[in-house]
Parts: sequence; structure tokens; C-alpha cells
Amino acid sequence: MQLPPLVQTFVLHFGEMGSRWGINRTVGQIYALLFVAERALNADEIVERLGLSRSNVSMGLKELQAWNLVRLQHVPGDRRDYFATPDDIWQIVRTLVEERKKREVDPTLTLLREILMQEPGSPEERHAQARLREMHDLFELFSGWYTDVRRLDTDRLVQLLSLGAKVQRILEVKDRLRLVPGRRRGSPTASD
Amino acid sequence: MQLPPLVQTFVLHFGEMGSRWGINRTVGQIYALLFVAERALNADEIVERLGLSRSNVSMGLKELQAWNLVRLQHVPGDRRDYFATPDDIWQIVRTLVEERKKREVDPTLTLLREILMQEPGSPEERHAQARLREMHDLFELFSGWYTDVRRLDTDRLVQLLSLGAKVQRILEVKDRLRLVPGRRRGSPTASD
DNA sequence: TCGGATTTTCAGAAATTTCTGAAAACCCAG
DNA sequence: CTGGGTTTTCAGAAATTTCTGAAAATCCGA
Repeated sequence: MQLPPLVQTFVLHFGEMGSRWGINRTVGQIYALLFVAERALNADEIVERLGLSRSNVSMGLKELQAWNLVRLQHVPGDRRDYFATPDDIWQIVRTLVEERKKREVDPTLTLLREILMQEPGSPEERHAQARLREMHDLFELFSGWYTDVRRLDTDRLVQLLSLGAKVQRILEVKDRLRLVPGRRRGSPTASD
Repeated sequence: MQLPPLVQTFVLHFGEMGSRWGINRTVGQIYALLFVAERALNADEIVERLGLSRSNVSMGLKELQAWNLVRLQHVPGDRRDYFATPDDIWQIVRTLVEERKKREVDPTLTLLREILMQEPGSPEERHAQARLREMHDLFELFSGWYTDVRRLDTDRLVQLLSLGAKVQRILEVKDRLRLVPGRRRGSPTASD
């Protein structure tokens, strides 16, 4: 592995972290390398920098492409494929969340719904269903929140995150307003 | 594996899902089983229901305890250990997030800070640092948001999630207020 | 302290995942 | 077409992770 020390530290750490998620170590390393690279890299450059076999890099890149985490680029007059991560880090976050939702949350929700359709054959099953309904509702809540929030443009999103729990105040106001009788429909927020 | 079909479906799915995260299949299965169980189970009951070896179950339970995901209980007059998941599903979510933060986000933030302290020795390293600063700031933002939001009681949290992107309206109001000249210090939110 | 019940440990076996080199497939300029 | 440069595939090798049985440790009532 022939890398500036600073980069190497990060690449190794990210590889380890990757293996704690579903991603394998080398895929994590490849991604880390591309993330900090000044320009798009081709497969041989990755091989050289990380000391992996050519075929391993090929498979790693294939996987990253399947996740939509790298973009394929071409350099004029060069037939090789070059790979890069999006410049906008928020785009990366969005892709990551989107893909994990697609692969993990959605199938789980489908399964839970199926289970909840079944007729329980015993008190034990009845209890299991009740428990799984709780889980289902939780996932639905998150899922709905996400499809909602995903639309926000990045500035708004950052604003919201920076606000943190201060948003709570708004809820308190909402509560107070709710106590006022005769309140009409609409958004009982600060805009009133 | 001797389980009601409905439970078995869930246990198997959850096991698979577990292995897509850092958790191994059997640990996932044990957790799933405890989650839907009507009462706390002892190790032998888990062995019997999931068809695993006694030692495997022992290690799985140890791991779940290390994650604070199961509580140890005792039945009067019985020397065996019984295990259960918290009844409150939100407690489970909180533990899960807390532990993952501790194991993944915090160490990464530490590493990123260390890297950012170093003096870049080349333009390549300078660029890598700039990129990693972006990542660092992103993690800080999430981390700060989380420490803030974690304090909210569950009702408020659910309220917030249900609200979804409608919270955006509040930001719009905030913007409008900011345009008003001569505004004094304090929180220019609904609470004014 | 003893003895039975229970849990934990751990070395090796089994299963799974990752990695590699060699060969095949692809792709385009000439 | 053809040929060289490039990427992909894939069977087996290597590495890692998971799982097991047997033995050791622990724990507690008598």
C-alpha cells in the first residue's frame, strides 16, 4: 500500500468500519481512496495504491456501482474507466440512505405486513403479531418521515439539523395552541 | 427449529438482516426470538427453539448483553438465567443508536480530528484533508443533532417524526422573521 | 466443604466470505 | 475483420468467521 500516511490512516480505518457494516474491507478501502482523491482514478491506479489484485478491484468497483456510490468517468483519448465519488458529500449521504432503505427497510416492511395478514393460531402467535405490529408501525413512522424529509434541499436540511432539539419549542407552542378552544384548521405554527 | 410458522418467518428474516449489519446470523435470530416472546427465555429454551448448540447460544447472549440489548432476569426458585428484550420498543431504538454511535461514530470522529491536526506534506494530502474536513463536519452535525434529540421524551419524538417535512414551514417562517430589521437577540421562533 | 445445576471458555471443525490468477469476453481503432 | 488494450468472470486457494463438543469454571443450597 503506497499512500501518503494521512490518507493511509483513513483508508485503513474506513476499511475496518466497512467490515462492521455489510461492506467488505477492500470495498471500504477503495471507496475511501476515491473519496479523498483529487481526481478520478482508474482500476490500475487503485491496484497500485492499495496493493490488491486487479480482479478484486474490478469486483469492488462493480459493487460500489451497484450501490450508486461511484460515478464512472472517461478521460478523452484514454480507453480506461475512471471512477470518482460525487463532489457533494450530501449527495453521498442521500444515496447511502436511499440504498440502505431500499435493501433493508423496504423488504422488512413487506415481510412484516405479510406476517400481520396471517391468522394467529395460538396465543403465542397472537402476542408475536402484536409485537411485530409495534415494529411495523415504527418502521412506517421512520419510512414516512424519510420520504418527507428527503425532498428538502440541502440547506434546509442542514438548518433543521443545526436546530436540533430546539425544534421542540415549536411543538410546545403547538400544544399550547391546541388547548385554545375553537381553533380552526390550518398550520397552528409561528406563522399564525 | 421448532417454532410457530409466523415466528419462524420473522426469526429467519431477522437473522439474514443481522448478517447484513455487523451482527451474525444466530445473534440476530436469538434477538428476534426474544423480541416476540411472551416471556423471558432461558438459554436451553433458546437452544431448543432455534436448534443451535448450547455454547453458541451462550456466546450470542453474551454479545447481546454487551450491546445492552437484552435484560437478564431471574425466576424465583429457578437458578437459570432468563433473557428478555425491553417491552418499550423505543427503548430498544435508543439503545441501538446509542451503541452504534459509541462504536462507530465516536471513534471515527476521533480519527478524523487526529488527521486534521496533521500538517499536509503535499497538495494531494492537502486535498485529502479538505475532503476529510467535510466528512468531519458532517459527522459533527449529526452527532450534535443526536445528543440534542436524544433528550426528547418519546411522545415528542414521535410527534416530531410524524410532522415530517412539515417542520420546514417553521424554517420558512424563521427566514421571513430574519428579514425583519431591528430584530433583537434571542430565539426568533414561535415562542416569541 | 461438597455436589449438582448452570454457564463460560476454547481449541479445532465447519461454513462462509474474500481474494487471486488465468482465461474469456469485450471493445474499438485501424 | 484483426489485434492490442481493457474489463469481467470464475474456479479454486486463502483467510476469516462461526459453530461445536468437551472440559473448566462458577454458583449456591445443603
